[in-house]
Amino acid sequence: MSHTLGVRQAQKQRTRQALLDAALALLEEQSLSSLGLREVTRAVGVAPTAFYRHFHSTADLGVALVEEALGSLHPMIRTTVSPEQHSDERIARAVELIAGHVAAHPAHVRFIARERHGGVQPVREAIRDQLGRFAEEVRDELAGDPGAAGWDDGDLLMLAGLYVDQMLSTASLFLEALNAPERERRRVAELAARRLRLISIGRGHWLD
Amino acid sequence: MSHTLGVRQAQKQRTRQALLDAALALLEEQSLSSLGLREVTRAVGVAPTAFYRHFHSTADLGVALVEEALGSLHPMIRTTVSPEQHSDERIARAVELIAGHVAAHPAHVRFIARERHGGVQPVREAIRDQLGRFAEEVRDELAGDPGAAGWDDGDLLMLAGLYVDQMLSTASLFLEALNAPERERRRVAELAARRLRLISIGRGHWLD
DNA sequence: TGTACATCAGTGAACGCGCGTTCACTGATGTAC
DNA sequence: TGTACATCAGTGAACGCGCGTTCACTGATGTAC
Repeated sequence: MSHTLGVRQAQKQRTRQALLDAALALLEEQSLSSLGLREVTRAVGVAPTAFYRHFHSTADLGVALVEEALGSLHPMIRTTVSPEQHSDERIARAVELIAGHVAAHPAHVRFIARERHGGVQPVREAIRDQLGRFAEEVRDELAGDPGAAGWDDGDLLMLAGLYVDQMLSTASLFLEALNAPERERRRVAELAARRLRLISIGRGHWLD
Repeated sequence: MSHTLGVRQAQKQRTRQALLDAALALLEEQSLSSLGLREVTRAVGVAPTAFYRHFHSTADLGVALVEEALGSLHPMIRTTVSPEQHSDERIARAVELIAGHVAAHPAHVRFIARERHGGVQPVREAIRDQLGRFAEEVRDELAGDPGAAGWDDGDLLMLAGLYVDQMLSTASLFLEALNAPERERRRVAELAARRLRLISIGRGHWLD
């Protein structure tokens, strides 16, 4: 009862995960479109042919990585968007949340930033779909805010998209500053906070 | 007097440009990190070894493409940022300018969007440097605006960066819609205009 | 202007190497009775 | 519980292919006199 998977299935999943992990590590220094199947299996320590038991191609593996990477972002997204009116503490907390996520999952963040406009179509589409879903979630969150009275759906989705873009842009800046001195990371946090503040202000006067 | 270049130099430049053009075309469907030197020379119709007369590597070629691509963006950037107060016509004109640039230079826009976070470090750095210079130019433009009285330099640079990001984000959306029905491109233009409007509003009330 | 030599963009053969994919296989795990 | 058979994740050899880089070369262009 405690495990529904047999030994065989469990081992298969472990190998699959090892392939995903190895690929993600290799993708820190190259793009998916140049990632070789043999590179990945070599890093894991299995025969090249074992790859085909799990993925049709590296593009297919990339799509799986999108699910993994953006699944880990899911819990973060709702918190970033303030459920109440603009407030500097809320913005600071959202920025810290992004910084923390980047520090915890740098390879995932790099992968999404890199492949969002990368050379592998199915992966670009998977990312676009997921980010679109994020934007819809943010829009729904925003719609519940009393400040959103009088906003039409297009306005809400525009603002939601702006927040999602801002989140990614900020994450990417934190990523670049990951191995830089603390001062640099504070500079990024300050910049991101100012941007969110400006957006909040625009939001507050949208219907003036 | 009319030509300072000899026949030999002129021919060399023509080959160099042919390599850049061929590479740019090939990069529509892959990333720079997977672009092969032989692919490029084959497309041009020269021997693989001819490549070395012009570039050390495909990364080196990529850096040259950054100069070319962002050089063509230069004239656009100052116009995007309104020298006067927010006005819907100005925003509409800026969005049209972006749309026109994407239609005129789609491969350059794709290249920048793709390689900005791509797998080739020197190219990422070249793009970051150029975009940083753009942001400084925009800041200088903004600083001349009477509405910028009371803004500190950090605020101005934050806003400038927001505009540059917005410009790239909008260009990327237009690129995706390039072969879609006109209706889709109008939707993108409408979205971009709303975003710029929100930023303008935030800008107008920044010091409230 | 004509001649003799220097330069150098582009050539083409050759190299060793790693790639993706195929195939028949092995042996541990799973299942039926 | 024990046995006989089925499944299937991972193997390892083999393949043809395109890659980046080297090297000595060619022949048109440039230069000195």
